[in-house]
Amino acid sequence: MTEPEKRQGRRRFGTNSVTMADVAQVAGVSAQTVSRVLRDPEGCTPQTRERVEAAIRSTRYVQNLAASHLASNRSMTVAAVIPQIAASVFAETLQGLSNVLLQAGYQVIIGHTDYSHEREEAVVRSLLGRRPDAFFLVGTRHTDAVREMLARAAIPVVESWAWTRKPIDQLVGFSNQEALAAAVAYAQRSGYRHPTFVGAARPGDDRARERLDGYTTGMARHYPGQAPRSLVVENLPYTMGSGSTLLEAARARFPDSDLLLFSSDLLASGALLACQRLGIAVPRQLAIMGFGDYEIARELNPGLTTIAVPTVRMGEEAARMLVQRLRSETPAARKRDLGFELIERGSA
Amino acid sequence: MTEPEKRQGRRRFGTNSVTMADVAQVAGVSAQTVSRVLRDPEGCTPQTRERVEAAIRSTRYVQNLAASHLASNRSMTVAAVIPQIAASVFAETLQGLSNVLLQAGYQVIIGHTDYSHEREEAVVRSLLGRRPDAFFLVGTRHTDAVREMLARAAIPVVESWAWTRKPIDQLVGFSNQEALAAAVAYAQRSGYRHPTFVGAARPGDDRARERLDGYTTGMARHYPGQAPRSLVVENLPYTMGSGSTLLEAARARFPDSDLLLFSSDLLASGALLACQRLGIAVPRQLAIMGFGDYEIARELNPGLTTIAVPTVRMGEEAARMLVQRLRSETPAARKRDLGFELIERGSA
DNA sequence: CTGTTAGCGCGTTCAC
DNA sequence: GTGAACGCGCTAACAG
Repeated sequence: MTEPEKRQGRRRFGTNSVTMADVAQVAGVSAQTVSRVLRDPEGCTPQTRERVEAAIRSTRYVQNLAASHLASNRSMTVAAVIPQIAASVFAETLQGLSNVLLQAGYQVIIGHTDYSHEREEAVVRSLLGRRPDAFFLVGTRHTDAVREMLARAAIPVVESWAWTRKPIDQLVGFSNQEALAAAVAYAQRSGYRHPTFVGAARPGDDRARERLDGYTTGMARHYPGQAPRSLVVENLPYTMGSGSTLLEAARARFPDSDLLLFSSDLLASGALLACQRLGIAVPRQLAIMGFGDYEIARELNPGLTTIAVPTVRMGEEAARMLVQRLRSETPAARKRDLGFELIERGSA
Repeated sequence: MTEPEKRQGRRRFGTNSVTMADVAQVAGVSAQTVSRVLRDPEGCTPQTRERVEAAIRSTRYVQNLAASHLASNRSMTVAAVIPQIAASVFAETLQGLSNVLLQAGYQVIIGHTDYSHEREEAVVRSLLGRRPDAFFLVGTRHTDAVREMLARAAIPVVESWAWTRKPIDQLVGFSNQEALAAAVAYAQRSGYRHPTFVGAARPGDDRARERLDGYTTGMARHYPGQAPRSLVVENLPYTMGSGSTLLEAARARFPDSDLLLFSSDLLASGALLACQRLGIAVPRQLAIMGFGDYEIARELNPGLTTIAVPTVRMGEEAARMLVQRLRSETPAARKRDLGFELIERGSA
């Protein structure tokens, strides 16, 4: 309403939007006081606070966070790097992360890598432009460039969805290797003779590769003398349709297999439904195990035996660790193993 | 390496990170020239450009986008408001949106509402703090406060996932009503006698409600004289498990129904798998239709008859419309109906 | 508890 | 084609 005095000198554009100075003028205080009301309401008298708050409402002021960021050197954002937005498990982790961070006043900015280390590099660089106060990453394997950029940024970093002895900074996850070794142990206990690992693996999907490792070491331990059988196809999309494709390929290649261990529930579900179509009795003729405990695992007939991983909790725990660090409290722990759980259902 | 000259006067913190001035010093040019190389590489001599680019690499400079935003009054971000991050259909829309926007140099910042209009208001306000250059919204129904905030922001807005005669600004979507009316028409053509609408509806999920509307008008048109039968449960989560719950409730309430129209494939899939368990033959004893054409629809046995909606394309088209506007080109159209398609499979 | 002052890192404007 | 000066909107530091 009130036209602000035109400044002399070099003419600039200015924003059309209401500034803190506008609010201050309406409230009859200085801009600094408005700022204080916004960031520490207890630090001023109730009357001042109310006057300012009324002015904020009447002017419909919305604080410009870019200016705040520049002046305070805190962006109040956390960058999250995940393989794919549309992959439900990572979306769940994000939801956990975001829920906790929002409560602490942080916004999450997301970058996705499409399972490529090169793209991860580009994504991290791009996100650094926003000067996030912390980073959240899926995976523990990164290019040297990524490690160096994050080290130079000198901000808290949490890696997740895997396990390593030497994280960049902090870690919350579980061991993909041990998870598959546990699956092989279960296979042995249940009397299966020839468990086979079947998976798709995008080039940068280290977690899938770690699962294969776990299968291999599990076989050495629980099936001594038997060569591991694995079928891993690169560049197959992570869809149920791929599961059906992989089922046929695995049956052709390892006809004597009595149990297929899939690297993901999505593939396992596709395979199980394909078995229904092909008239293959599960688990009598062929047993199937998945990984991830997606919701569908519990709805299929028979239910899918699988390994549950703490998708949401990883996000939540990561967020808590970050908030703690950002408040410069003493971190509870540098690494947090949330484990996995083998869920026994009908399919194996 | 080179310690910057300590400035006199009021001591500030400064960032530890490399600034444009540092790069300029290394390259032996002014900061201004560095800025120009970054945003208009053609606008200076190749030698200058190379010197600057070398300096950027050697210093590992990453531009501070908050400062850029403040100086240029363009944040190069687009805000996207969706009901849930972990809902696969919206994640797909986001992926489409993000892919196209990234190419144009824009980053997407995401807010989620949990299907609540109140939360949408808070989310929009919060996102406005980042001064996005444009907004993307799922849905066409919003509170007055949301409409007002967006109007005052005076930036391009695209709404999606629905249809309305009077969008806030631009619109890319389809009619949920017509989609369900088409489903009822299909039911009638296929000889079903008592199609029943079954759904879950979170309080702020207007799309689900519009589908119910479409069912009701479809019934009036194609089943004159028959009262519509619908079972809509509020506050049931959108999961396959809810589908199984709803199946039982619907059978108890409308025992003579021969076709259940679910408001989402997730529910329909859960119901179809529950039928397998209960020994109900689909479609002979009970037919089932879904909505959304999720991947599972094509893998189930029988395949799920459903209505496909352009999840990814809505995001892509929205992004194209926004980019066009942001480049202040003449918009191709204010509204874009991407339609829907009934996919006939075995379940109905 | 509140006001004043200076400057965060960059892009725009203008001069050369 | 390149440089100098100024200010975007906000907050830290300091004074009272």
